[in-house]
Amino acid sequence: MQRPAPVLFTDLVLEVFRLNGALLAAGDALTRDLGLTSARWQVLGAVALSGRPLTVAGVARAMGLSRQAVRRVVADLAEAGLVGLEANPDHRRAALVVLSPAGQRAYAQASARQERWAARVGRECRAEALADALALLRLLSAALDRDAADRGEIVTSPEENGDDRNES
Amino acid sequence: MQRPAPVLFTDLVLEVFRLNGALLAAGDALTRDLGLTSARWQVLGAVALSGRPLTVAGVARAMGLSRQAVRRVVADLAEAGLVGLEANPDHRRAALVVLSPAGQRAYAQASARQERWAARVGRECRAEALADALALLRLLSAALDRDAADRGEIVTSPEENGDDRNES
DNA sequence: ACCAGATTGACAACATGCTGTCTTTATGAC
DNA sequence: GTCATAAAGACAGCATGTTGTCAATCTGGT
Repeated sequence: MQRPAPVLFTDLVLEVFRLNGALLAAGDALTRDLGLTSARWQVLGAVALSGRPLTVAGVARAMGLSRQAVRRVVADLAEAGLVGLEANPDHRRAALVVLSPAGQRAYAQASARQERWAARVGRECRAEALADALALLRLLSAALDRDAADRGEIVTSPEENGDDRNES
Repeated sequence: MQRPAPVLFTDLVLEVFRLNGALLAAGDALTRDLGLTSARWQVLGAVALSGRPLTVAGVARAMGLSRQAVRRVVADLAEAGLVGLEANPDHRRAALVVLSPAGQRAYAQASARQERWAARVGRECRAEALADALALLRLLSAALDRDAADRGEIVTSPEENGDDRNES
């Protein structure tokens, strides 16, 4: 019954694609009436959990997304009044993103719902199995990054390399 | 070191998002010079592995994507000459998607590369760990679908599509 | 034969990711 | 002080997913 590793690997890849779509849909449904979406919620989370004010580029680095993708989401959040943009003493153009009171409320509500949702959906998984799967996915992520770096020039180097998001 | 299940679950979700992005980028890089992208390659694969001609809607069901998303990719593939659209005796409007010779060549090349890539990237994973992780992700997918169905009522067709789980 | 409902394809609008390019700004070498 | 370089934001364009809507087509019950 055990299929060969390459086939399992391919199946895993396809399952990641499917799960990604399903998770985005679930996140959207969970936060729709708060004026959020999965993407906005994630940006809100990055800002809320950062511990210090971040620039757009900083949020992008924290999330592993491109500067530009985050830029648009932040602009949308600012327009919706969920985040504010404060002057940055270190850089005149690079404003600092901070949660507005409405943003804090929305994020707190989303977090509370997410906690119940996680408990509900993850109920049937043993914590050990979750941890194992997480470790494997991280292993794959690391292997992918290494492989991309091997053939595609310099890519993501852990930190000191500021905005690395591929310059190929 | 074992963290509580809800936290692990959340971390797993975020890792799925990251891995999804990295996998798409890897697939794009792997097939760029063949005139393919991850999305086109996947559609080509669904057609190639189906065993019988499929309509656009059939491909969408097989892949778990919306009819419309597949529709545009198929249109692009047809314009690039990688697939052909044949008359469907059972439905005048719903053409059957088939690989053109060029499409077969491109898919064969992509498959060969993907096999080497999977062997390279998946080398450090034990087959058993892969299988366990795959099983867990499928469990989560199923739980998600159930949860969505519970609150959103109707979702996608229950089963019917017996051959959905890619027989790759 | 006929009509109601489901399926399908087409088109449009939108969300979210990416890259490319330009300008502004900060920093560091000289 | 000056200038090259890097980092950041803005804007444009594209790829790919979604949903909504409508018309054409098939199917099944009467």
